[in-house]
Formats: sequence, C-alpha cells, structure tokens
Amino acid sequence: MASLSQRAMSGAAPKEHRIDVSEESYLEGLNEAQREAVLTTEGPVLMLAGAGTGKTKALTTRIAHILASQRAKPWEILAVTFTNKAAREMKERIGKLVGGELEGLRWTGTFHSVAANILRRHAEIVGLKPSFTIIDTDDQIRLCKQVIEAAGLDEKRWTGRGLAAVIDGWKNKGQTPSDLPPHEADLFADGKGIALYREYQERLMTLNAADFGDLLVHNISIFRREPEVQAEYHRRFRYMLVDEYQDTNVAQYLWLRLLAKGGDGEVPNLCVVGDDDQSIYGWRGAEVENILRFEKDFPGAKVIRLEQNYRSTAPILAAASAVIDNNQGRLGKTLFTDQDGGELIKLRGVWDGEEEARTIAEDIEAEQMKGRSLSHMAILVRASFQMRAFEERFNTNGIPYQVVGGPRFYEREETRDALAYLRLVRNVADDLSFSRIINKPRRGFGDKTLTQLSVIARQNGMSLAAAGQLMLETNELKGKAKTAMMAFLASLERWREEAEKTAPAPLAEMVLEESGYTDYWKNSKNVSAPSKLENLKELVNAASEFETLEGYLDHVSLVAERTSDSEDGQVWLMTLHAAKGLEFPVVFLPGWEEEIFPSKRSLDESGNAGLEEERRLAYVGITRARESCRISFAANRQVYGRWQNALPSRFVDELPEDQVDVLSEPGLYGVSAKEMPAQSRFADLVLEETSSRYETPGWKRARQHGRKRNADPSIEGTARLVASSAPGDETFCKGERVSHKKFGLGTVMRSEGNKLEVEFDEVGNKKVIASFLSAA
DNA sequence: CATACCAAGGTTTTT
DNA sequence: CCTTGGTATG
Repeated sequence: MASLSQRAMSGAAPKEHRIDVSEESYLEGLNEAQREAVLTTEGPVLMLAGAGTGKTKALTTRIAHILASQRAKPWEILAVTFTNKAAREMKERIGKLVGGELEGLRWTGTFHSVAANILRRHAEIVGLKPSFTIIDTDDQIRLCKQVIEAAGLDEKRWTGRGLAAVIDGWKNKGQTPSDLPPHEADLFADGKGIALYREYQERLMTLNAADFGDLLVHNISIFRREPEVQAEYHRRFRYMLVDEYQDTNVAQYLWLRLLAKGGDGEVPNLCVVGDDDQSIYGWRGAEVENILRFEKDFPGAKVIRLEQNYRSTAPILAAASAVIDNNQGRLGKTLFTDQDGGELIKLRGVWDGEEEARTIAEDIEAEQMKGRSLSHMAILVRASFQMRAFEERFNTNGIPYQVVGGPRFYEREETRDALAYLRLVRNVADDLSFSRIINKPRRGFGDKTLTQLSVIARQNGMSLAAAGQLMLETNELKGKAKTAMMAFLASLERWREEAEKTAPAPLAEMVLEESGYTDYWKNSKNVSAPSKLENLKELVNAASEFETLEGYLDHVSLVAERTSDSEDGQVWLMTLHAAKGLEFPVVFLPGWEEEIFPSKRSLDESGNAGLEEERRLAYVGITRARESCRISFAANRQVYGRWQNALPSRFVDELPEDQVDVLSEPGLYGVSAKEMPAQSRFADLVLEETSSRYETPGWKRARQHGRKRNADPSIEGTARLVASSAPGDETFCKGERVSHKKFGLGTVMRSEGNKLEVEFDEVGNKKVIASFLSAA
C-alpha cells in the first residue's frame, strides 16, 4: 500500500511508468475468487458476482492488472456500463489502483456514449452527418405524434407515447424497419406500425438526429454493412469488459457480439460481470437470457463465482437466499459470510400506510438516539406513490430526508426550453427545437401559423426557419405573426454571430434574456416559477464548465443526471430500482403486500416472468442492508386516494421463519391488540356504539368475492389512537386521529373522561360517528 | 387566447 | 385523490 501512495505522489514520473505497479500491491486484500477474476485475462469470462461480493473491486482491479502487465494500452480496452455514475466510479477506482490520473481510457463509458463516439466517426454509412443531434424521450414522443398526425390516424386511439414505446421495443431488439417480420406491424395502429416506424426514421434523418435506441442500432448497421469497420474495432478492443451484463438488451448483446467476434474464430477476451438474480430491468428490454446463455454463446467461457459477501449479516443473507430460491432457471450462487450472528429480519404488520410511516419514523428516531447517522438508513419502496406517506410523516416529525430519483434536471420543462433555444442557435434547421420555442414566450405565433409554416417547409424541403424567411419574402405573413417572425429570425441570426465569439454561459444568459424567456417565467403566476428561474440559473452555471456550445449540448444529451447533493444526516428515500448498487446499515422495506409488491401490473402483463423479476427486486432490496432489514406490510392501503384491503405479500411467506422476528402481525382487517408490542404508547378503545351500521369498502369487496373474512362489520371492535398531539400521553384529546379496524381513520370530536366521540373520515359517501369507551 | 370543464389514467428508469 | 391532456367556450 505504501508503494502505491508514494507512486501517486511522485507526479513527475511519466505515464508509462505510473501504471507499472507490482502485482502484489493490487492483489492485496482480494479473496481467491476475486484473484482468479483478475488474473484470468484471456478468453471469455463470466464473472457471477452476487450482491456485496466485491464485484466492482474485482472488475477495476482486472483492468488495472491488464494495464500494469502491459497487456494493453488504455485505449485498447472497451469497458461499458449502464450509467454515467458507474462509468465515473470505475475510472476513479482504476486511477486509484494504478496511481494518479489515468489518461486514455477513451472507450470506458456507458453503452450509449461509446456507441455515440463510434457513430460520430462513421455517421455517413447510415446517412447521418457527423454533427447529428441526439434527441431525448420528449422529442421522440413529439416526433412520433407528428408522424401519427401526418398519417391521419386517430390521435386519441394512437398516441405518440404509444408509438415511441413500440419503436423503442423494436430498437431494444436491434431491429430496423426492414428487419421486422410483417406481423410485427400489428403491434400498432392496425398493422401500420412498421410504416410509421419507417416514416419516423426518415424524419430523424431529415433532422440529422438520432434517438437513444438509434445509437446502438446504427452501430450494428455500420458493423454489418462495412466489415472493415467492424474488423477495425474488433482489433482495437483487445480486452472487453461489460458491467451489469444481466441488464443488457438484445441490441446491446448484438453490438457486443459484433465487436467480440472477428471473422477469425479466435476466442475474444470478453469479460462480462453480472448477477442473474439482480436483473430488474426486463420491462425496458433487458434480457436475463443473455447472461444465462453466455457459456453457449462464447464456448470455452470460464465461469467465476464471487460468493463471499462482505456486506450483510448472516440473517440478511439467509433471508435473501430463501426468497430468491423460489425462482426457476437461475445460474445458482450461494452467498456466504464469515461473520456470525446479527439482528434477525424484523417483520411488522400494521393497520395502514400511515401507521407504517409512523412506526418507521419512530424506528428511525430510536436508531438516531442510539447514535446512528440518518444517512445510514434508507427506505426502499416499490413504487414512487408510496413515498408520499413517508414524506408527510418525516415533515411532521422533522426528520430530514433526501429523495433519490424523480424528474431529472435536464428533463424539466424550463431546461428543455432553454436548451431548445441554444440548439436552435447552433443549428437553425433544428425543427424540433424551433417548434418548441417559437411561441414560448407568446409571440402571437399560434398553432395555425405553425401548421402553415410546416406545410411550406414540407413543400420546399426546407427547415421551419427557412420557411419563415420565405414567408416573409413572399409577404404571406400578416400583422402580429409577421413582426414576430421577423424579430425572431433577426435575433436568431444575431445570437448565432454572438455564439462564435462568446462562451456558452454568457451566451445562454444573453439568449434567455433577450428572447424574453426569463421574463416569461418572472411574470408567470405558476407556483413553481421561482424554482424554474433557479433552474435556469443553474443551467447557465453548468454551461460555464464548457468551452464550446457543442461540447455543452453533447454533454447534456448523454448525461441527463441530476446534481445529486447527497447530504449527511438525511434519511434516504428511494425506489428499489434506484437502490441497486447501493448499501445501507439499516434498510426499511415497506409495502410488502400482494398487488403492491409483487406489483399487480407486473404480474398481469408478464405472468410468471414478471413475478420472478419482482422477486429479484425483493432480493435486491434485502441485500441492500448491512446490519438491519425491516420489512413491513399493512392491512389497508390507500392507493391514489382509494382505500383498499391488502394481504401480506407472498414474499413475506417466503422469508425463513428462523431468521425473522415478528413484531406484530395483523389479521386481515386489523392489528390485534395482544400482538402489539408491550411498549406501545397507544391505548386500546372498545367500541360502544355507532350511529349507523357500516361496511368498509374492503369488507364489501371480500364479501363480493367470497373471500375468507375474520371480522363482521356489525360486531364491535377496537380502535387505537394513531396520532397523538402529546406523544406518551394516553388521554385522547380533541383533534387527535384514531384508527379503527372497520371504520378506518377518524378524528376525536369530544372527549369526556374515558368516553369519546369520534368522527370517521368519509368513506363510501357515508359519515360515521362512533362513541368509544377507553378499555384502560 | 385564456379559462373552464371533462375524461382518463396514475410501476419500475437509463441513455 | 390529483395531475394531465384534450376539447369547449367566451
């Protein structure tokens, strides 16, 4: 280790020498399997790396080893990941291993960025200019909408979003319009799908643009059409590494194959790393089969299993293994750990989502009292709507939290508008950008004029901006539209001149100011206008890191990530998908109920395959925990404002009994008092009378479906205080909230001695008022 | 062109 | 329940 840091400090050494690190120094601290994964450099390798087994360490050390042993130069290594974050981390860690800044890893990046680089060099082969723009999902949908409109289809029945999804599906499979078998057209608009796809591709060509899927599909076309080009890259990439191989789609698989397999039949030095148990992106085209099939695809492949887990305690691993064991067709791995003991999985059944949020908040506060940092705890939900309950609870309790995910910076309306202005400055022919901002702010240039404009553009085969110029010359525009167009085109021209001598940041500021876009938001009554103005400032800020407008625009197309200001002392709140690759000492997994998790839609759409993917998600969730994993489920859940009855998830049943500590277990309709933990500060109430007989929606549903039920709505039950104005105080005061297993939530209206009157929230259009006697 | 009203639909997410 | 996108209306 000492030699490493010394080396890092001796900045004067030439680069070649810097990567001359001795084997011992980087193999230090690796276990046997990891060493094998590092040292087996030749031939195909499948590194099966379970959760928390030091995958990134093995992967980065492998690259460091290839470099240090002079097997290849940095630019002869292709290393692809899915996210920019993963790529950045990989580069950083290799840099640390070989000492100092590492230059020349030109082909280390995301699938899309590497493919974009290749495409820029050979764009002409597929009919693009090297300066092509990369359009994002939003533009893609708008373009699809235009295609549907032009085809004269019913726009309500066939949406742009729908077409974009179908096209994406085809591109994920690496299929161009001519690759598709005719019956595939049935997927959209009664057999017109393929024609629409073709039309969409033609429009992209006219715009000199490519969408994300195109980056790979065009690469594949290039390699297939020009064997010399393929051979060139095949020779160049002497070592290839792929991270998260279980998440690759067909297009990515084909792309890799073309790069890995030359015509010579020799064995490629391709190392793929992944975990079939963590494949959770099937819904966006990932194929677990790619990893399951690897040994057949690349004969002679060496399979190396990383199974020693350095992250979690034995009970956590046992629980995760027991759950994932219910899946069929796994490659099979058994995680093990050196450590003994550890806290059992905590399982808690609660009355409803609010109680769940409350108990988790209490748990968090208790952990905090024990000295645990808030940022060491995370709540991982299945779907984002589940976050609301936690956010509300954390706000009332004053627990700071940070949400991971959500709309990203470069996808926000104002950012996209601003970028459209800049794109238009760079390229007046960018019609998508033109139509986006021509009337934003309002210039009296409405839909009608825009349609007129696009007709003329279409007829003359010119851009919208050129058509505008033409209409001015032929005097076809009148009044407001004329002045507006004239002023707009003049500004555009001026900005373009300015762009040549001005840096991106001041240019952006100038364009936004002079176009009136900033004022547009300043004068807006929109509640989010202030934050939008903030974002515009941030955008200008971000631009200041770039020297050219081109560089900046390229960056934003491929790196759409949020500025993640991870703060210490904040609880993490995110979806299970967002949690992949992360770990926390304490993990809360709420909402383990049938129809929520596993998600009903997933099961409806993909049947058993969907269920298995949901189960992998459960596996990912559990294995995020280092020390403590707390799973909970509710008997009633509010989904989009509707109350529904819930059953514990089947995954709860799959947990091994001997590894689980059951804190409370509600029946179908409520939490039974005797199963409540003794330290509960919430008193039980006995129902005395109600103003009317009442049937909850959940009970009604159960009756209609003939499901087993363990409570009768006409029989008295118990209620508990769920939100107290003075925690610890067991008396019930006016305004406090009460939960009852039949009537749901209510508010205390009157309280006299141990008798109180509760008004329940309106459910099913009936207001229920009930009186209670305190049991205590 | 701004506002009003209605119907639909509301997992997961990267590039 | 609440947001969104579309159409209808002044």
